[in-house]
Amino acid sequence: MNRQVPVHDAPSAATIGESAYARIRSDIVLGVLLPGQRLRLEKLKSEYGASISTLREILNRLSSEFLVVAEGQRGFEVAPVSVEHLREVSSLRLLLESHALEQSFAAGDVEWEARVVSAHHKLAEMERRMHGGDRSQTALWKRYDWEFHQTLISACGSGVLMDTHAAVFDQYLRYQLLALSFRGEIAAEEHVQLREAALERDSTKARLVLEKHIQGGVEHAMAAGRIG
Amino acid sequence: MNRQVPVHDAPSAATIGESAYARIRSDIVLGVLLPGQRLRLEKLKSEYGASISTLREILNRLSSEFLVVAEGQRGFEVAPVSVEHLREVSSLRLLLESHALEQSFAAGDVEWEARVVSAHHKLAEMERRMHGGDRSQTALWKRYDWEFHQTLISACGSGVLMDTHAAVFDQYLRYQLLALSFRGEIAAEEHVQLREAALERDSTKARLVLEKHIQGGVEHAMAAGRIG
DNA sequence: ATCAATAGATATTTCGAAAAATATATGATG
DNA sequence: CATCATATATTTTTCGAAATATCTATTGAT
Repeated sequence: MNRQVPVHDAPSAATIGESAYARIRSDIVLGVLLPGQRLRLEKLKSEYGASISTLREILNRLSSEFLVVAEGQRGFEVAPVSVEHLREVSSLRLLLESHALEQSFAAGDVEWEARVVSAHHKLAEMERRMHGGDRSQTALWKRYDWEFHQTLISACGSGVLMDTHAAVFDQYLRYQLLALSFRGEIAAEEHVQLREAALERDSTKARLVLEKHIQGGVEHAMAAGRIG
Repeated sequence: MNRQVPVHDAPSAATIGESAYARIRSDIVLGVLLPGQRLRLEKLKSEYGASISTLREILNRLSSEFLVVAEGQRGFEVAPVSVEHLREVSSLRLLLESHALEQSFAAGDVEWEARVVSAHHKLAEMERRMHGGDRSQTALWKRYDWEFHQTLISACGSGVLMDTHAAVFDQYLRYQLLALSFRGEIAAEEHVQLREAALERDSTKARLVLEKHIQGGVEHAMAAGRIG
């Protein structure tokens, strides 16, 4: 299968196209390339060191992932953001993730439990450091956040569901990083509750925590402004 | 927004790239290009009359839509199919569509009701003809099928949800067309029930009908073979 | 002063060919 | 006879430039 390569993956890649793809995608999700910004081919060429044709392949790919929009023959630009869109993305993430959680809780074995505990350990460690004021590794923190949530649903038994969730998650993540909101303590506590719910196989509790988790992120992102 | 262009849209397009994209996508979903089939650039070039670079843009786009897989530097091929994958796609369609149905039922106004009745009228008319033995316009039939389901959820209030549903729906549709299964009478009756549920705003009933509708399609596709 | 039309500049789309990688065929060796 | 190495042939990937379209600035008319 052609599992999508998310922001969170290693930057180095075999082909030059893959590498540039990963970097551009990452720059969009991390907010280096701002919403609505026009993506001029020549500029990208000097910036990412890939030819026009290669860049067009990349931008076409990203437009299918809704991270870039391609209007007619007027080139490409970074997908815009809006409060409305954030609400839709969050709502869909909640639907997909809570469903996947339920399936995963029902099917997960001890191996899965071990992965959950392990992923949470790495995330919690990072959250401690972030809380200590070290804001330098935001990207890595978000990567652990993604890995934790991905691990929680990893026993759901559907690759299609996980791929779809990953795409929506990255859209959500983009808003979080645009707002640069570190809701450290609150999110960390909710992560602990999710880990506990997983071990107790209590999907009702997990769903409630997740709803608060996502809704909290939305409100924080909106409060930080620069989205409307 | 960059709403995806589904199979069901008009074939003609402004740019040559768009036109070739629509045709290739259509050929994959309709089963003209078979699962696993290698997509050699030179052959596609003579077949669809677009240059290598343009074709690569198209194939990259389709790979993000999971209709094509791109392995390393060994080129592209049509995404494979499997019973397992069909199950996952169907399950996800049910999740997304029944949720969207519920939202749509709660929010739809008279304008929406009118669109539902209208879309169902066109679909039912086509189903009558198909039942009469006219198997020539399968693509058009499937287009009306898509439009009916899309209309039902069109008041759900989330473009993101509708886009995601459209992508999953096309995956599901691909299996239906590969199996070339015309479950005419049964599907037609279920479509009537869905229309009724919409006007009654009974989302529980709609969800049950939809579940039977999708599950029936899955079984029919599997019974027709050539998927495993 | 505002608007329309035209000409020039800029950007995007498309193409064919060079460069790189993979697959196939040939032949030598144990 | 099988196996490995080498050479040949395809195929994919990448590139720079020609063709096409869009945007901008200037000029002329109402």
